Amino acid sequence: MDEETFERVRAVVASIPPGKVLSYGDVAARAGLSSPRLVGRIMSEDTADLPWYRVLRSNGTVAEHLRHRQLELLRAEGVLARDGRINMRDHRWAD
DNA sequence: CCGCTGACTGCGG
DNA sequence: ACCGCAGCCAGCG
Repeated sequence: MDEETFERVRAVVASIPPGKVLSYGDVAARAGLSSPRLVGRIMSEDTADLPWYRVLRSNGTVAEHLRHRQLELLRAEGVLARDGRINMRDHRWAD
């Protein structure tokens, strides 16, 4: 995977406003990628300087190993989870 | 080349 | 609502 793709994904994530979220698929689409998995892979490499916690699964849940931290950071921005699940209809970022 | 793995997704039962 | 499954695609052994 090339450096350009990497940077495009990072740019999309960096642009998500506070209090809003995107799914991995959303990020992939906005970055011109076909696979959401690729987004997850890129995020796992380096999340420094990124609001990584604003990216979650399309069904409103988050990856198990990040769950606690991610929900806490989102809560701080007013994105509340009910039973460990975010309501995408309310918080998904649409321009 | 093959098979397995994962910060994923949508569909069908 | 809860599985399972196929499709996804780059990396690794």
